[in-house]
Amino acid sequence: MRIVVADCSVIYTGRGDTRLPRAVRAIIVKDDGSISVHNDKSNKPLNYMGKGNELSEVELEDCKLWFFDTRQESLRITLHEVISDTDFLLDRNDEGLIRDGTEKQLQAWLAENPEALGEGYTFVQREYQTGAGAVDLLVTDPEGNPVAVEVKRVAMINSVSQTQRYVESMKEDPEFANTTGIIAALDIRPNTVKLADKKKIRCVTLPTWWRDPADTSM
Amino acid sequence: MRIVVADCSVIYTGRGDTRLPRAVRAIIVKDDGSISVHNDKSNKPLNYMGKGNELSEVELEDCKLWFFDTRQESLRITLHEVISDTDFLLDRNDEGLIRDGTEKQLQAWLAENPEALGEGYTFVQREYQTGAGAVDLLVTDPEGNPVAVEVKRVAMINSVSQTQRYVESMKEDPEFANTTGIIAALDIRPNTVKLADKKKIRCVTLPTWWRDPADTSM
DNA sequence: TGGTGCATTTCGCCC
DNA sequence: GGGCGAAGTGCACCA
Repeated sequence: MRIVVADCSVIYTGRGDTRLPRAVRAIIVKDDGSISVHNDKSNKPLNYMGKGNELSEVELEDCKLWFFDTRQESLRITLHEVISDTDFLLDRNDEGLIRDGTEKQLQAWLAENPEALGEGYTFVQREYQTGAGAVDLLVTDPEGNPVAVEVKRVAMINSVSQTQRYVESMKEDPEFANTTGIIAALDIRPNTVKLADKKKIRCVTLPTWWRDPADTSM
Repeated sequence: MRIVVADCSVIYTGRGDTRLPRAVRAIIVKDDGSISVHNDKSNKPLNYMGKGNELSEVELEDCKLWFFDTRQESLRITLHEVISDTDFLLDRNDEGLIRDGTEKQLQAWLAENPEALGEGYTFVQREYQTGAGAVDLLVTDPEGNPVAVEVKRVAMINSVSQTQRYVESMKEDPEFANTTGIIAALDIRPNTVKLADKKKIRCVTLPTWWRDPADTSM
């Protein structure tokens, strides 16, 4: 990892267009070719470009130019003055984060504990494919009718349309004509409950839940 | 900006739970208290915490512990061995990015050029408030009927539900009973076009467009 | 302060 | 490689 502290200005063109006026910033160039320009605020870089970029350098009279170009994007850094330039050796094969408490795990737990949706609910399938994408969970209600369950950590207003989209797509199949929808989440926003109610989608707030640390099966 | 390169392991608990096994990584502590842990891949930090955190340090026999705790979250870094620890002085008042080609600008341009939606379209209002959130643009079609326009740089499948939500909400008002919807974007995904078609929402692919560099009005 | 939606979102999974 | 949805998303804007 190379860190260059420099008085620099930046122009990016690609998915959008941005400019950075001249200032002293830190430029981080990583082993995989990713590059990012940081100021002393926030974790997010000001400018950046993904891995696989080749650095071209042009030395001018009073400054240095760095070009990172791909077919689609272009990042140009003007280095007016380099204050420091350091290389750090990090572990090459750092596998990265081990996550826990993800939506996938919540989904798995709910598949094992469908009674959390109410008495008489029965698990049928995870990731059930509809014409409009995969429903997190397919279950049946006490009457045996199919129910599309959208699982979320936090459910917001757009979860309602999402669930509705799945239910509608399933209803097109005569066998699933009386499908209903449920939003199951650890946290459901009040406005979301209101809209879901209007759309006849049931909201189930799940109990704060945690996975058995011994269980590695995701 | 302080950069510590160290053999470290990390535990985070808060919005989710993550662990990082021991490895040599770079830890960046910024002026505003934000902290991030990086490996030598990707621009995204492995672990991080936002501004306003206080670092507590505990020195143990064979390692050092760093705690960053808020009411909701907790980040604990175990420093097994510190390889380097450097301070860099960056500009304090770096104002950050100047953006161009944003959705807001596209919206402003379309407000000025409603004929891009088709002959006879007339601009009415930007950010028109409906019961389900603000529509980017309210226009009228050649027949004088209201049209809710959702502006996107890239329109994907969820833009359809979003537009539909606005249209439905507007239709509740008798005065807007015959409202229709348009998705206007630089890039509309094929599946999105298909679903929009099914939902009677018109798709308009806008020409590649760029703002007048002299125009500073957002 | 909370709700809502954009983002150069990034990232991962599945087809 | 494209489509799609999650993310410890971050962030700005608005009520």
